[in-house]
Amino acid sequence: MDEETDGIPRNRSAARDVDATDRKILGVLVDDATISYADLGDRVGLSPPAAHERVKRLRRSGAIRSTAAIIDPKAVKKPLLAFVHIDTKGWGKTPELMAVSEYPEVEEIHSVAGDTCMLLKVRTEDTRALEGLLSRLYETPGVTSTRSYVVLSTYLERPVQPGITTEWPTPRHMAQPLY
Amino acid sequence: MDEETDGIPRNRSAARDVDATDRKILGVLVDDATISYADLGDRVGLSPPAAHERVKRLRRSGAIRSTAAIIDPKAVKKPLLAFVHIDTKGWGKTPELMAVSEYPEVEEIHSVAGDTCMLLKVRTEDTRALEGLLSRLYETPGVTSTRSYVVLSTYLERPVQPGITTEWPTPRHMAQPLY
DNA sequence: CATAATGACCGTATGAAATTCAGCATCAAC
DNA sequence: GTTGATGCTGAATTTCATACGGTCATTATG
Repeated sequence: MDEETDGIPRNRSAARDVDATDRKILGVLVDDATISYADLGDRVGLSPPAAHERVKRLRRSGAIRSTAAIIDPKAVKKPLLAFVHIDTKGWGKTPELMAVSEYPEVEEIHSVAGDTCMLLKVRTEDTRALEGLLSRLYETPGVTSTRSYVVLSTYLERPVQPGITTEWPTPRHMAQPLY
Repeated sequence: MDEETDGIPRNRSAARDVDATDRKILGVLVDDATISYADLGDRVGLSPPAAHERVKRLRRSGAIRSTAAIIDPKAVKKPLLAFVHIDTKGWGKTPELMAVSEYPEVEEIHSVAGDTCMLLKVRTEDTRALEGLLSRLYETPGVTSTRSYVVLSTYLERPVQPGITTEWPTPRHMAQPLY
């Protein structure tokens, strides 16, 4: 069925895996999603309706999560980028985590394997705003310490690329992939 | 003029700053850039051509960098996310940095203020591919050490939000913003 | 082997949306 | 008051998305 339980959208029904043409399409749309289906079809060797059909399927299957405008952080007065480690007492989707996700300055929240900490990516207007955010984070129940790494400059920032990952030999000390 | 020297696209001509209506538009387009100008106009209180004009301006000024399909990393076989610190001998856009940016697994490259290191965000298919990437990074000239933080799970991952950053009081020990 | 069913595609047609354009209101500078 | 710039509206036009019917290749089935 094409349903969802408990509010979490799951992998839709016939999520046939992404083939070479699909990857080409994704590659084009990651660069520019405003392209017409006619041009997209030209780029990947399909008629406009066929290209359209593919894209619809990629949307339905969830391979294309959304189509979004990519905003320049400077234009919206958030030029200061920092990564923040917050040490936490425990794991998981605790209430304090929800509080952290409420801050609009917080772009990403990851939990790190093998450590009781969360890694945040935050953007603020200036160091003062960052300082304020860090204070609030430090006062959050469950947060035992914070360390922040201010980014001096960013050399590369690109979306997930649909290209094929090259195969590389397994290091000798690893017999099996753990993941 | 609306020019660029030395290949770096600079802030275009009359990059008049983003007003409240523009921020509303950006907020809508970050969520869903497939919306029609008619609907967009409804949402922000403008006629379709006026909304269109605004969006064109935001594109020209660079506030909207691009419009992109957001891809599910799992769909393109890159479910493993990790942050990698590479310690480097020096700073800046050195040749080895260029080499690092060639790897398709590397999504972001940041230099960290106050440290001779780079912070990378990488996505791979599995731990084997990550291990291979780390080996290659370690063998890169200029890289003296690598530390990787594998992400166990991600709780939040959202684009730059055009909302207004709340003002917070300056901590008592800081008289002036440094940035 | 023959036949039916399925899936992916193409070409065409039509309705919807993007885009252009002329005209009007507002505001600042002179 | 006049002029020019800016940003909007509504109508007109053109482009594009999208639905539909038909074809072909592949695969399952009698």
